[in-house]
Amino acid sequence: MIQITLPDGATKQVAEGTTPMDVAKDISEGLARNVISAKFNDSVVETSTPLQQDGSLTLYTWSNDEGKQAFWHSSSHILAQALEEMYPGIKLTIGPAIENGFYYDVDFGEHTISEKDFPAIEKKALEIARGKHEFKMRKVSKADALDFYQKQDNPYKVELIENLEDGSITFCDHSTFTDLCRGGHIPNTGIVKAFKILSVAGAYWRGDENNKQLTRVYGISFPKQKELTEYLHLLEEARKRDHRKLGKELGLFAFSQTVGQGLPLWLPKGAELRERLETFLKKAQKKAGYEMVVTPHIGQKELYVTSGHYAKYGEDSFQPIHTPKDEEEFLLKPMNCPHHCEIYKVSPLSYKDLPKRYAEFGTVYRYEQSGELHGLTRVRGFTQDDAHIFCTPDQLLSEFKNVIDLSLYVLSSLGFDHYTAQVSIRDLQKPEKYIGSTENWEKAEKAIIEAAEDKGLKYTIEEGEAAFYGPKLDFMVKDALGRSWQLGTIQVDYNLPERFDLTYKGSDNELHRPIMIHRAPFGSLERFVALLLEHTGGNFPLWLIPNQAIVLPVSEKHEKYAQKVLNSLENHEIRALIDDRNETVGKKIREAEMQKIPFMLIVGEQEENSEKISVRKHGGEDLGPLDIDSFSDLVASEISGTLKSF
RNA sequence: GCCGGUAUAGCUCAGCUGGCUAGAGCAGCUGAUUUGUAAUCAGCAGGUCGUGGGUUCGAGUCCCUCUACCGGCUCCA
Repeated sequence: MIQITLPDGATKQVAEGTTPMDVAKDISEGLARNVISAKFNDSVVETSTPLQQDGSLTLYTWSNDEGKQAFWHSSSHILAQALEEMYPGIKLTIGPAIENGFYYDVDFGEHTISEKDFPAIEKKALEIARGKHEFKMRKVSKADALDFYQKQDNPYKVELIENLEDGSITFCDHSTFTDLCRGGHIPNTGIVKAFKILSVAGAYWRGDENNKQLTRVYGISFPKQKELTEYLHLLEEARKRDHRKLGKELGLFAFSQTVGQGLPLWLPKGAELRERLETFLKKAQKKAGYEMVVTPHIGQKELYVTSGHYAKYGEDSFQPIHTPKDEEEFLLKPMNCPHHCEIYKVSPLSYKDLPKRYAEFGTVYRYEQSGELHGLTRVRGFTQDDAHIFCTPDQLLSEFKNVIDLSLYVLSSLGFDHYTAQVSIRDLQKPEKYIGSTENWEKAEKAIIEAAEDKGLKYTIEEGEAAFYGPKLDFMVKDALGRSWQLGTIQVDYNLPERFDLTYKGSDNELHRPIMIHRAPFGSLERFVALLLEHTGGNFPLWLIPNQAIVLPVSEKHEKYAQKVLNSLENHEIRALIDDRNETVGKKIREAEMQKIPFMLIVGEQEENSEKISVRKHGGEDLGPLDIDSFSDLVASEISGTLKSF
C-alpha cells in the first residue's frame, strides 16, 4: 500500500500501481469524467501512470491551466499525425502547448502548406480525435530511439535524442502514431471535440536564426465546439480593436511609404491626444519633483562609445551622420540617457543636491529589423516619456518606490486595473551579455526586489531579461481582452554613472558615485497609445479623448442655437464640435457613433425653446434633455472618477 | 534580417481558368430635401490595377526584381 496526499490535505491508502484516474474515480464519477491530467510529486504524469510510492497528487481538469496544457500538448500529437498522414515524408521536430493552443514545427521538405489546406487538416485531425485513441507512454532505450528516427531519416529528432540521457527516453503512442515525448497527455484523443488550425509561419530550428527554417503550424483545440466558437469571437474582437485599424478610422496616425518604414505620422487628432498625455504626466512629474530638460536629437559618436551603446548596437543602428568636416560623426540618438548624464555633469553637485530628476519627452531613433516593425508598437522613431534620477545609495530604495507610485498612478488614470510586476535580472550563465561589476548587479537586483516587496506588488522574476547595463522592473498590464502587455519600465543602473564618471561630494568631503534610475511610465507615447487603443477599443477615458461631445442640430434652422451651445460648452472647457452638414439626424448620430464621440447633443426646436440639449451617450443611452450646466457637471464628475490628482 | 502571404479609386472590397473602353458600396462634388436618436434621394467625378522588367497576338490576371504591408521567427538599448 502507498499513501497519496491530495491538495486539500486528505490522504488515501491505495494499492501500489493505482493510477491518478483510479484515485479520481474513487473520489467521484463526475471528477473521473473530467480529469485529463495530473501532477505527482511536482512532475506531470499521465492519468494512467501507475503510482509506485507515497506522494502528493493533484488532479487537473480543463478548467486548470495545467489541464489545458496537457490538452493542447495532446492536440499537437493529433496535429502531427494528421500532417504525417497527409504529407508523407515530412519531418517532425517539436510540438509544444503554448499559452493559447499549441504548434508543431515541421520540415515540410517538398510540400508547401497554406491557409487553403487548413480545413482538410482540421477534418483529418477531428477524424483522428473521434477514434478515441489512448495516449500510451513507453520507455525506450536510447539506441532504439535513435534507430527509430534514423530509419525515418529525421535529423531533428535524432539531435534531440542525442542530447537525452539513456533510460530517461520515452515515446508516446496513440493510434498508429508515435512521437518522442516526455509525457503529459490527456487520457485519449476523443476528449478533443473542436480543432482549428490558426496560422502557419516560419520558425528556426531551436530558435536560432543560423539554423534551417521550419514551418510552424499553429492550432487550438477545445473539449466543446462552443468554446472554440467563443475563442474565435475573441479573436474577432481583437481584430476590431487592432490599433492600426482604429488609428486609421479615428484619424490618429498614419504611415507613408515615402517618409519611411516605421516612422509614424501623427495626425491632428493623434497629436492632440499625445499632447494631452504629455501634459498629464508632466503635471504629475512636477509634483514628484522632476525637472524638465531638453536635449538635441543627435550627439557625437563619442557619446555613445562612452556609454557602451555603440559597441553593443552601433552596427545595427542608423549609421553615423557625416559633416563637411572630416572624421566628424554624429548619431541620431537611440536613447536619452547619455545626454542626461552630460546634463548632470554641467556643475559639481553635493549630496545635498540629490536626488536630481531630469525628465524629457525625448524622441529617439532605432533601426529595428524591418520584419519586426508593427503598427505603433514597434517603430523606428518614437518619443519616450523618459527621466533619469541620479541619487545616493541611501536614496535608491525610496526613489525607486516613488517611481512605482508614479507608474501606478499612470496606470489607474488610464483604466488599467490588472497588472503584475516583472523583475528582470541577468542570466548568470551568460555574463558576457552584461557590462558592469557583479557587485553592482547584485546590489541593483536586490534593491528592485526590495522595492517591489515593500510596495506589496505581485511580481515574477525573469532571469536573463535584464538590459545589458542593469536589471529592471516592468509592469505587465492586462488589457480589456485579457492580453498581457509589457509597459512602464524602471531600471537601476550603476554602470553609466561609472562610464561618464559622474560624482557628487558626500558629507565626508569625498567624491562618490551616484546611482541612476531610468524610468518611463508610458514606455513610449507610440506604444502607449497603441495599447490604449486596443484596451479601450478607441473609447478613451473622457479626460483624454480628442472630442468629448458633438452638437447635432436637427436642421439648418437650429444652427444658430447649436453655435450658442458650442460656445457655452467651450466656456465650460468641454471639447466639442458641431455637425452642421445638410444631413439627417440619424446619419449624424451614426457617424458620431463610429467616431466614438462620448456625447451627442441633439438640438432642435424643443431644446431651443427650453434652452436645453438632448444628450445621447455613445452606445445609445438617452439621457434626455439637460441644461448645459448640469451636462457640464456630468462631464466633470465622470472625469474626476478616473482622473485623480497625484 | 529570415520563412510564408498580400498589394485594384481617399476607405472597404469584386474582378473565375489571361480576351473588348476595370466594377460596387462608403467618402467627395452638384442639386433636390429641412430632417428628432446608427445610413434621404438623384446625378457627377474619381484608378499609369504598388514599382521595374519579362512571357504572350493580348497581362489587373502568368513569371522575375524591388518596395510596402500582413502572420510568425529572431531581435528589442
